[in-house]
Amino acid sequence: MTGNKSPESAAIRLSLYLRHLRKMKKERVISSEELARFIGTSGARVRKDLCYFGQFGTTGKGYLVRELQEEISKILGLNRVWDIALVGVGKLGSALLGYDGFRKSGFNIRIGFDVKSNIIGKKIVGVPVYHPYQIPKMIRERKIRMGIVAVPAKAAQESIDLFVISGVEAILNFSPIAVVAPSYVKLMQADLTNQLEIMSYSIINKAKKETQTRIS
Amino acid sequence: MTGNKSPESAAIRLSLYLRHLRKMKKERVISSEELARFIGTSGARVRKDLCYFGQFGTTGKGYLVRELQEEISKILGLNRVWDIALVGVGKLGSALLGYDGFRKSGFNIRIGFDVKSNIIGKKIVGVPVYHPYQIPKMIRERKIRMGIVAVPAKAAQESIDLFVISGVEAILNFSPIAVVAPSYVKLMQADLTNQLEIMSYSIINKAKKETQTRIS
DNA sequence: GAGTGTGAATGTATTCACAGCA
DNA sequence: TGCTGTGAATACATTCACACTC
Repeated sequence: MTGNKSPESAAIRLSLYLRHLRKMKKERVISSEELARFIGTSGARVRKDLCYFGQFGTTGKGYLVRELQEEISKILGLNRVWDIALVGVGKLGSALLGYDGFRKSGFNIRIGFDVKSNIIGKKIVGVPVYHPYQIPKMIRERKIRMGIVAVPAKAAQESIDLFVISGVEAILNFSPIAVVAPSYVKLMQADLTNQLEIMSYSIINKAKKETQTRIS
Repeated sequence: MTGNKSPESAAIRLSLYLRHLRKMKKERVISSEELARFIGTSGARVRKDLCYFGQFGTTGKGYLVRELQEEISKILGLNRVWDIALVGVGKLGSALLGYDGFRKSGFNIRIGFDVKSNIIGKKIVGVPVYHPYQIPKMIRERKIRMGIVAVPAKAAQESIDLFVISGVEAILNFSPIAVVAPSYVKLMQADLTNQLEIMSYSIINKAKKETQTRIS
């Protein structure tokens, strides 16, 4: 049976598997253990992840590289191009616009929004910039389903609300603030300061654990 | 008893609690329910998170704002300044160097490394750039404990290895590739392409779920 | 009475272990 | 024999519910 409900954490790893498969040129087949080694996980986990979505392997042999690549692309929805809207064309926003990796993976930032009048109406890295009040109109017109928020903290919730009413279905938020969205919108946090804070915590905590171990 | 082992997921939320406490100017006391509302979680979870680390509240009243702020800062190790090293001073790296939010939260990128000869020896946004072969020497000299990796995929593992042998204890990796580090080094992924891929997956998947529901 | 601190119950993800097929 | 697919067992995280304190 394939009907086990798939944890989203599996999706995170699927895209890592996919990247490795894409790099494989010669081999026609790969085992779960082998694939696991490149991602830093276990064969069991690879098999489990894949088995949530179907039966792609050949017992006793492994997985056909090209076939598996195709299947994972389908599962993740990567056999197409995604258009994306960006609010906040500052330093970080511009860097994202110029990042080739997105385009290579089929993610195209097509339109930018910012309140700074000196860039409105211009193109930044080839992408036209509009005032945020145009968000609903432009996004509906272009049927854009993904948004990126790279504005200062105090404008973040507002930007997200605009995306939501425009029908955006998934949002990546870089602003260092807790924001909310309706449950039918996928909201992902890319809060870099938060990441550094967790790093700080784990350094501190590791030191504490070691001390405790030494004492006891 | 305070001795419940604390999940790391609690640490992620602690930093969100802290941000809200910092913004509070007038109130001297706050209840778990109230704090929860701003983060988009439940009072029970706030209390649980805090109770992993100690007893900070007053039964029947709530938590003293300033005291709780101080305690969380201590737990996360944010009552100090962290020096950080950055490998890869390209578009994204430069944007990170120029990002004020880090400095405001006590994270200081002090030194950059890149292979591009036209920026080696110069300062980018006030931060000196060196060749990566200098990583071990410079990092040990300056006792830097955190690193950020913003290089192209094929140079990522190499950069991480250099950080590891230099004694860096926590690394934030932006490269879109699966990398590994010894278990005593905290490795965090800020793989933006991966985030977009997960967004793609959840849009596709949501559509599927809806169809299924409609049918059944 | 209002609100914390925390066991117990539930839900979710990971790991184990092995039957069964090529 | 080698490797997949997958139940069962374990570990981990969240939510519930309430005794207890100020």
